[in-house]
Amino acid sequence: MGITKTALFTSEENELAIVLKALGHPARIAIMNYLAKMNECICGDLVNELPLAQPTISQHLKELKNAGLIQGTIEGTSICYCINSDGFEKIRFFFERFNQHISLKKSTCC
Amino acid sequence: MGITKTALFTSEENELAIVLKALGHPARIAIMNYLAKMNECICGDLVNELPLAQPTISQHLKELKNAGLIQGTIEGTSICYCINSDGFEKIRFFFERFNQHISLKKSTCC
DNA sequence: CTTATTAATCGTAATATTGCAATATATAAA
DNA sequence: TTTATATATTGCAATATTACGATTAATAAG
Repeated sequence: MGITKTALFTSEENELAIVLKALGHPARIAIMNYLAKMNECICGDLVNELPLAQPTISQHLKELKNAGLIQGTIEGTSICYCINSDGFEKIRFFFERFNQHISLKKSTCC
Repeated sequence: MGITKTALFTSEENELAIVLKALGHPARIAIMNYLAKMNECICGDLVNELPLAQPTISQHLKELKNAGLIQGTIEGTSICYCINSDGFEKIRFFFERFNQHISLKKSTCC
């Protein structure tokens, strides 16, 4: 039905899914990589950098912001975006949970 | 248009997005958490554990498998699933890229 | 061979996402 | 005030995702 049964899962599962879903698009990965490299940027920089129209990039920025992965500060007519650690904090423990499985490299599997 | 312009991004960005998108759903987070706890399971275990129908869970397992996050081995009439490290390897470097930004805690932002 | 058991696939309805043109908003400069 | 600059919002078309009933496939047990 296209609708995710959010109410049937824990808030931890849902919050985690929101952050990871926000990262689940190549344009948003590209934005995060660009921010990691440049430290900060404005929407216009990304419009020049990525092969997408301005409204599309603005929309992706909004999703990343809602997920707590970036933050924006108004600077004159432009908005300065940079990385927000909040989103990464949410997914940290999740990935740490798999470290032992990753290091074992399939040896525990049936 | 609902269609992601995959051709316009790098293969690294696209592959990363596929794995993270696969994790961007509470049911699939729940499946991964269950696997991390139990080490291995069959589809039927998840049908008992999660509030979703068998075809839905089978579909989620397929997506996780395609993303390289789990693997399945046939065992009689059932299929034993466990964690696949391949998917996690793909996203490891991406998150390491943000470690310094996370530790700085917003101090680098405009 | 027949019957369970287990899981995948098919078909379909409901909803979400993606992308952009057009427009709106907000600030800065002239 | 007018104009330019920068970004957000709206509306919409195309496509993707989610969920599940019905069915199929494949192995095991009797």
